[in-house]
Amino acid sequence: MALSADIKNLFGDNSVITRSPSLAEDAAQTLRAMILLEKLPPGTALPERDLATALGVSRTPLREAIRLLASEGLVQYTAARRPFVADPSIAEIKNCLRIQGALEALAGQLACEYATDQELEHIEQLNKQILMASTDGDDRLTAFRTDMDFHCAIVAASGNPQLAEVHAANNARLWRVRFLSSQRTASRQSTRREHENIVASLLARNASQTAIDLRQHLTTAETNIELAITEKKQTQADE
Amino acid sequence: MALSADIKNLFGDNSVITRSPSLAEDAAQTLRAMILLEKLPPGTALPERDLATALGVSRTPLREAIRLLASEGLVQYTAARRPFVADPSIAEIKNCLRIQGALEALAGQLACEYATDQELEHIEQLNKQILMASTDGDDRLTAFRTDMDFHCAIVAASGNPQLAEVHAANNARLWRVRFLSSQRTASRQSTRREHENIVASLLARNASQTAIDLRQHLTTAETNIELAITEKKQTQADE
DNA sequence: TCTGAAATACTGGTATACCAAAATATCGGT
DNA sequence: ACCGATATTTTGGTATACCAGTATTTCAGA
Repeated sequence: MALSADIKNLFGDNSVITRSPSLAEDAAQTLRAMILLEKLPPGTALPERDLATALGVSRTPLREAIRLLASEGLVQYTAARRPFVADPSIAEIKNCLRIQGALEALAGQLACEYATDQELEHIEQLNKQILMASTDGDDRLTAFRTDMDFHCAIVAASGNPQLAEVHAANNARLWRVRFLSSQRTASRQSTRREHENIVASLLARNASQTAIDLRQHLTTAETNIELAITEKKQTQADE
Repeated sequence: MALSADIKNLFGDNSVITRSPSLAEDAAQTLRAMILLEKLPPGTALPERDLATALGVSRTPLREAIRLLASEGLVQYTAARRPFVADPSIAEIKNCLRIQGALEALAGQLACEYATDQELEHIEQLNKQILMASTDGDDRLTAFRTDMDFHCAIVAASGNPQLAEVHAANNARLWRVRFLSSQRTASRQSTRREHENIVASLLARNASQTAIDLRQHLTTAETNIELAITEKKQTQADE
């Protein structure tokens, strides 16, 4: 097998009882990680046979894995039904961020009403972890993952599992560019300030202010991500 | 084949160039219609082999169709991975409606800013069609479909295709109960009033008011749907 | 009659073979 | 050297066979 085992655990192992996953889910997880880490860059063709042999499974589960990633928006199809790694335009990314803004604002409002004190405390703790991790810059992936957890924790605290699902699905499309953005120093600084506001509003259980803070945060993310993308393109053009 | 051909066209044929769909998409469309019209009631087991022979395809595309419906939330899996028609609780339905509220409110705001005059006019026209159709009560399915089109048109007018996708996906879960609710006279009356408000706010391009109106409309839908469900359960219990 | 364990049937998961359409390569004519 | 038509290869779509769990039935024992 070409891939190290831990690439599949990029997002942490949340399954309490580890029911052995099907080969399809397994392959999907591997491919997802490869796409998000740009081992399979945007635009890459994903021929079923080659991937199947590369991952050591047959076409059937591999095909299912690709369909799964397509439903998450990480994979798209050509007119001739050939799958390839999605390459969203900046406009599409902004569209998704607008959606996330609305979803997280709703989640924040609901969390102010329904979250337990423990949940709010957990959110506060995650934010502190982000602050500490970003001070020493050796493992940014951990800090980034904690940032994602922070947002997911807010959504989870809304007490609306369906909202959490939709949010997670939409977030998958944004993971890659968010990771990119998280490596900008300027992005991390604005993020830090805004996280403080969000936590404060949540702890005060001020629903309308939490919604405003989260919307603002996502708007800032729009700017940061756009800058990160243009900076990256600039770097690539210079080579 | 057990099914009439037109059951597959429940949602209208929006594809301009009719690229012949795969058997999987075909089967998915058929199953979707059967679920929404309760020919396959909530909780029904969906054994791959039986369905495949019933629809005249092999397991491979049928299986893919089921996975597709599962990603839409119309199908769920038991712990032993057996698929069955989803049977959402009232709480889950309310959760989805909250999400729709946030999404449509966002869409309304964006539509006020970005929609063309033609798009707004189209929305106004759809609303008039609903009013006319609901006067003569012979074809409620048409009126209901127009109602769905009305909401989709608002989302489409937002100029955010990704938002339209997420909205459509989330709407699939609600279709069945919304159809149920649309058959209540009281529901239709409150809907009628609120639609007027929405159209007025949209035509005035008053973003914040449009958002308020749409949120209100979805809140009302919550109440109406809950009433429709409890009334239906009452009727069933009386038998 | 009831219980529980063994036998049976059934189900989803997987591998594989084959097909038609699409993409690519080949090659003859200009 | 370029172009277009034809031959070849590659691709996704589909059908099918087989396997390992899971559910169901059967039936012996109390």
